[in-house]
Amino acid sequence: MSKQTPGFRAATILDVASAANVSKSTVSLVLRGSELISAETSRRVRTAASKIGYVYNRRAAELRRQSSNTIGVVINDLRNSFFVEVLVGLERRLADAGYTVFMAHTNEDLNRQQRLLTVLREQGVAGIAICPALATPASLPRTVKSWGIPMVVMVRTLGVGSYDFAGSDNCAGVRYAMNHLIGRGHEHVAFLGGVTGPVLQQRLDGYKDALHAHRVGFDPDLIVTSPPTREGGHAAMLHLLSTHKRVKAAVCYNDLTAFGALSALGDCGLRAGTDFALVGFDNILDSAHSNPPLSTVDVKSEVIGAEAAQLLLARIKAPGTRVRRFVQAPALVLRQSA
Amino acid sequence: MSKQTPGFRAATILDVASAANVSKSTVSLVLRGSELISAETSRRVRTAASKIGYVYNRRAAELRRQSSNTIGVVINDLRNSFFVEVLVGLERRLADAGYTVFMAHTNEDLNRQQRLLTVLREQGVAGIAICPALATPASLPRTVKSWGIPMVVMVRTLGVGSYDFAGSDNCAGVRYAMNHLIGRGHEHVAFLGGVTGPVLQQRLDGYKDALHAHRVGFDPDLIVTSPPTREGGHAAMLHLLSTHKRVKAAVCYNDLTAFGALSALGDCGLRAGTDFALVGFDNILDSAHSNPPLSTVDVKSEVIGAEAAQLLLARIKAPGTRVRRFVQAPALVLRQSA
DNA sequence: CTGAAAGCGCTTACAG
DNA sequence: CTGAAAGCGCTTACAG
Repeated sequence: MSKQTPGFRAATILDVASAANVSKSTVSLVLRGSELISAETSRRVRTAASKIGYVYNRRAAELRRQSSNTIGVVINDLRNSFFVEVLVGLERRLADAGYTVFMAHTNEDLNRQQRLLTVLREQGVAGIAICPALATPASLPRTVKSWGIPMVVMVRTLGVGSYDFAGSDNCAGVRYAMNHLIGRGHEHVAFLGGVTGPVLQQRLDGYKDALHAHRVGFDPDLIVTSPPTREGGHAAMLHLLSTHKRVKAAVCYNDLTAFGALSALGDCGLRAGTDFALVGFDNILDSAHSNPPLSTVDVKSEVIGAEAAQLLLARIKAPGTRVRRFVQAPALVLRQSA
Repeated sequence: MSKQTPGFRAATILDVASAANVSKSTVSLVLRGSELISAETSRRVRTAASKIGYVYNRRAAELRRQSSNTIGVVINDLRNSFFVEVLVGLERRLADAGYTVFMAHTNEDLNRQQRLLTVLREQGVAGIAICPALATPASLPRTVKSWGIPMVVMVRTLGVGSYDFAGSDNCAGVRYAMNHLIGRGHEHVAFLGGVTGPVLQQRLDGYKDALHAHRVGFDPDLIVTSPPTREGGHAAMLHLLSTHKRVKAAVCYNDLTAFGALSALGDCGLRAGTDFALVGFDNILDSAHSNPPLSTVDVKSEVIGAEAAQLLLARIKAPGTRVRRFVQAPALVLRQSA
């Protein structure tokens, strides 16, 4: 799209070679840290390189070596801190392994995701880590595999196919939350937030499992769907409050939804923890300092990211090995909202 | 770092050429959308390409053309939604212009920022947009310019040098907040949060300007510094409450700090809006549904991002033109917290 | 340790 | 419209 500094020719290893009085192979070896070169020569080359302002041309090197050390991370929703936390865990591990990671944001847009994956492929990245956008076809892992690019899927499962995956046990998480709420004597517990997707399915399964275990009837009206955002949670809680005045407890699809619900409770002069029992899901950093602090299900987002990194690294190293699936066991953390 | 699919040789334009019975120049022209080629030939080439599973090798093309259409975005703190919103605004505009944007997260780590910039340089990106980490040297714009890479700085100024910049009028923003609070009869108004950096300086200047305009004395004890996070805001408010019982109003360094303060007020049985007047800064999406909804200074984060994109695009197109500076005028948005 | 040579997969004049 | 040729900046055997 844009030319680099017109009129200015960047220095190449050939320039370095002549400045240091060696051959260009020698320069290349020095740059790559080969042990075949004497310390003295190596030093001379490095000094010459920095003196003439040489910049390593990664494109050329990667083209020639048919390899890359960058990993592409595709994220569906950076506005939800949960995904940011996963990302941070992933990045750290990948950086420690010597990779540079570039991320791209799909914003839950499938077309955008498709374009990004194509660019990553053309770019020849060493691997891909993806939190798939909603409605991503289950065939994606197969497709990317056919491209010959190692990939790990995070957070949202993609059908039952065989692919490396790191996520959390959503079903168990909601069960823990429900057990707590029902144990506290709440006969009617609502489920707030979420619209679609595998994670919602799993969390709703946990909801129903818990009802069943406690021999409580399932009332579909107690499930109030909404976008998994603050705004959605706010609307969902308002709806619940106006339609089911006796219900005094809810578990939320995620912490964002719970924050919105907290806000709606406040609007109505109610406070979670005393007037209403509310449990979130994810345990994002924010949840420790909401008003009031949120009881929630900790899924250790950063651990999910770190484990995803491990899986990807392993896949890159040994493409043929068996697929693995990491499912983080969640834990209920009780604060003030329930 | 990792070889691509060992044993499998990817198709090149040469393979496409022979499959389509044309020369490789023709294939290249078709791929680049040249008008020199007949529709019929073009179609034949495309069919052949997809049939043999050809993948465009962007590295090779960019190496040869000495150009790139990817833009690197360096972000200091993705955990603060404000920066995510800036990013979203930036991305959209850049994508519309046909660029692909990859971002990298520094986490306020200067070394990491340095490494990332170096990789971006070696990668030969078409441009860089950066929200600099705290303590970034003021020489950075000069340095990057000497590399011949167009760059726009976002949000945090970097000294008085000459570089393209998009940010907001922090001083005016805090003045508006203070005018509102003082106008409501609050004689003592605290300033909560922030540790260092140009943005804090500018916001504190606004604080002092407002005091001065209203002939209110400046009391340094009313400035409670803290990390600009929820946790920091929580601690800052607790500190304020315990040391200055008469103070019933505060403006916060940013919305995150304000959220923490809201949480601390709740801990003490107080509610913003009735017991205490609290104003945030940024107007991130979250602030509309906090508990209670936050009065804050809207800086139109996405607009900042979009304008930054414009500046960068202009710089790429015309490297020699005069440097520009976009400063978003803020606006007070009143909700329930003050 | 060093030098000459080939080649990664493209694009770009240039001649037909 | 098409083909042959050169070259982007590296890395990698291979011979010395």
